[in-house]
Amino acid sequence: MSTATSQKAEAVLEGLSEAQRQAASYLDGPLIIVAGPGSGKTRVMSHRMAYILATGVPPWRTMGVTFTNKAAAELRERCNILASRFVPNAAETNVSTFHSFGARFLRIHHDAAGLSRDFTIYDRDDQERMLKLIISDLNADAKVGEVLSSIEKAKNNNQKPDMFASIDTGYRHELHAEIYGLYEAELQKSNGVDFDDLLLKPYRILVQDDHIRSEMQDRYQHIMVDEFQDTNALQFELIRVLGDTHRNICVVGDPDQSIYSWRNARPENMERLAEVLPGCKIFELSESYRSTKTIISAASGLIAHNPRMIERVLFTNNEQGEPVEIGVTEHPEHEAAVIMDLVDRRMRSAVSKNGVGNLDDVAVLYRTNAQSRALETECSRRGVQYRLIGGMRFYERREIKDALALLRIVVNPNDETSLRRIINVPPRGIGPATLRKIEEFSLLNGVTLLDAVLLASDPTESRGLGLGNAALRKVRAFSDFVRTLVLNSETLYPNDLLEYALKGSGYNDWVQKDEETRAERFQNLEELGMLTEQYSNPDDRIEPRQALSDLLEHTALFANVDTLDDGVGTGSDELNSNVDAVGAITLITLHQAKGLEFDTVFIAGVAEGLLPHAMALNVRTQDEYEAACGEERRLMYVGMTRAKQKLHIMWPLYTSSSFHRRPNTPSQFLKEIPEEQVKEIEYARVPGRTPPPPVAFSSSSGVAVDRDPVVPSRRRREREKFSEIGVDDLPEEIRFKAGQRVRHETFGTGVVVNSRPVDGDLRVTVAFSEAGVKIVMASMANLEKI
DNA sequence: GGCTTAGGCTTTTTT
DNA sequence: AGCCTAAGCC
Repeated sequence: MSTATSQKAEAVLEGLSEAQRQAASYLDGPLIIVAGPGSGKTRVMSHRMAYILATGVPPWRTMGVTFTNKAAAELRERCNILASRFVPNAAETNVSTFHSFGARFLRIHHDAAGLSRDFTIYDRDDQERMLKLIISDLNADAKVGEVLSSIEKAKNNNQKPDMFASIDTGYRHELHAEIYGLYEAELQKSNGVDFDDLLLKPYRILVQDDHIRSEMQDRYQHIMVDEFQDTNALQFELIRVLGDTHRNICVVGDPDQSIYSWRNARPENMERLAEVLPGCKIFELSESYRSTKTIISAASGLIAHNPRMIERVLFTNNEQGEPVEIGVTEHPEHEAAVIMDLVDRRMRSAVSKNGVGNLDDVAVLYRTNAQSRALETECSRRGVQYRLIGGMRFYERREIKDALALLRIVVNPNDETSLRRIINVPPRGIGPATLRKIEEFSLLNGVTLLDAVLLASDPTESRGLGLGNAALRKVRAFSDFVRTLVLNSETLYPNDLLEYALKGSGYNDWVQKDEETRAERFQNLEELGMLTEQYSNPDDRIEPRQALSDLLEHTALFANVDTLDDGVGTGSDELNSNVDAVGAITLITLHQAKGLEFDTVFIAGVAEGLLPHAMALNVRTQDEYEAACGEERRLMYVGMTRAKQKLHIMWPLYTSSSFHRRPNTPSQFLKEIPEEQVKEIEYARVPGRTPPPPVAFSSSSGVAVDRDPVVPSRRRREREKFSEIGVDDLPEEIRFKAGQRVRHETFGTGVVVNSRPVDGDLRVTVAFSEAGVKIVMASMANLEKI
């Protein structure tokens, strides 16, 4: 490096801590950056990318990979801001998500993948539709979700159907393998790919095609990957291959924040990279610039219960801060009310201190999307602005998918899934029987389903379809519409084409029919219309058809977190809020909250069965149980470390307020948080605890005033839970000992092999004769003694 | 043959 | 709330 160059490079590193600077400026081979929560991960990545450019590496020879479009945009922009002083074309770095990288790769090398350029990207809903059809054609007894996860697993391990079939035997496995094969054939026929294909097909091409591989390997001098703990086997291999020439692979992540193993992520990938790439350097960023000492200690105490390959200690020089509050409430609705009261109080105190309270600084985190309902209702009731992340994602809404399906059949005439989706939506008299005849014709004559439909417009040829007069008339009307739609696509830009499609198909009129839903559906279609405007500027000198393809690619690859900053701001429109604040409170799942931070964080519903979630713990072996529980614990850890100033953890005594309610037990994770960092507050009377704490109520929901809780000491309660309560102390109906024969509704009969009391409940391990070994909670499982 | 309606069932997390 | 099925109606 020349002196001038090295001065530029040094300037780019300004403002980094010593540890950050070392990680950002190490360019001598592979490195792993283990970055704890709030340690400046994004900062280090963007500075490092800028540093690479400042040393003279051309932007097009760098590559940055993230999981979300939002993270990609942030990395690109921050790097550009830092480097543009020295490098004029700093914005030309290749920063993208795994999936958009794959899509771009396949658009270029579509021939090698056996696709045409206009292939369709199928999302989960499309996949499910295809599989449903295949399963019902086979008359097979298979669950769509289970087949899908088999297929995903196979693809993530680079197994084609025959390979997948050979790795295991058993009825179910063979059936899944067969369906997988048919599914692949269907994709091929449809000129379509699924999300996994966006990685798998490029990987296979790279492995097989020496020319393409060496071209790419030579090109990418530096590769950086974000959130590496969430990569799967395929993504690991893809990165390894791409970086094999220059070996400048830099991965950033935190094994403690790995929360996607259900999506086949391999948290051990971080450590494994060091084995695969000899001489790999490991940097640790252990100082948190985000949270208070209290929050860091609390979170560290929790995560210490997980077995870890490398011990890590997170620390901070921030202030001590307030204790973590564990709040006990009556039921989820009460929990929501208490949370809103606490938010209200915090906003008011912010107003008195700095003159303004900002709801943007507050988030409520929860395990399942369904939990947002109680919170939404409470926000609406009080007129508090909120921002709901996730739930039903925009591009997954029915009317949006229908509208896009109309456009998709124009771009890709082989896209049967989209054609089936809208051939009789709105109802136009083309029912199952008519559709079957069209299908038969298409199979018999080797033409696409769409071509068979379009035949109906031809007076003579249409007889071949074998339809009655009435049915033919209806298909012909649809066919005529599709023909004009396709013709119009040559000249109309996406905005006008969409409008034509919605009008001409009768979709607009149909949407108006349902009084309940029309306002929302219409609004969503309007929003889609706005998006199409961005792809409809003739000045961009992009042909209408190309613009349409670009639009569809965008809708396929854009996820929901990406729109986080767009202020979805639902809630009531009037600002009659009794909260003195601006902005909007964020409601978000723990998974989606990763990477975000807020001054004040509430984690709601921290009860056994919800966090850890019962479904996650429904596994066969003890080892699997430990692994699943570990992942749920990491989820809790991610949630806790989102908080900068104040963390509230809430759990409701009952599962709901209705008469179906069942008692909850607090999450096992609560007692793993060191008690020095915790203050417990009872907003509801806890049965069995005496005396009931005197509670002072605020106006709306009964929030207790701040005071130290009058409850038995934590140590005493733990002693009660663990040493003094044995199986024999439990109520008869949930008392199961080893050897007891039981019957379960779905698992059938089995024998108890082990049982352990957990918080007034019993964790029972049962070996079922049909279903294998299951671990269940006695109060939930409804086991019958036999 | 196709459409509408009612009732039962289920809902972990998502690039 | 949305999907599926069954039943009754046009």
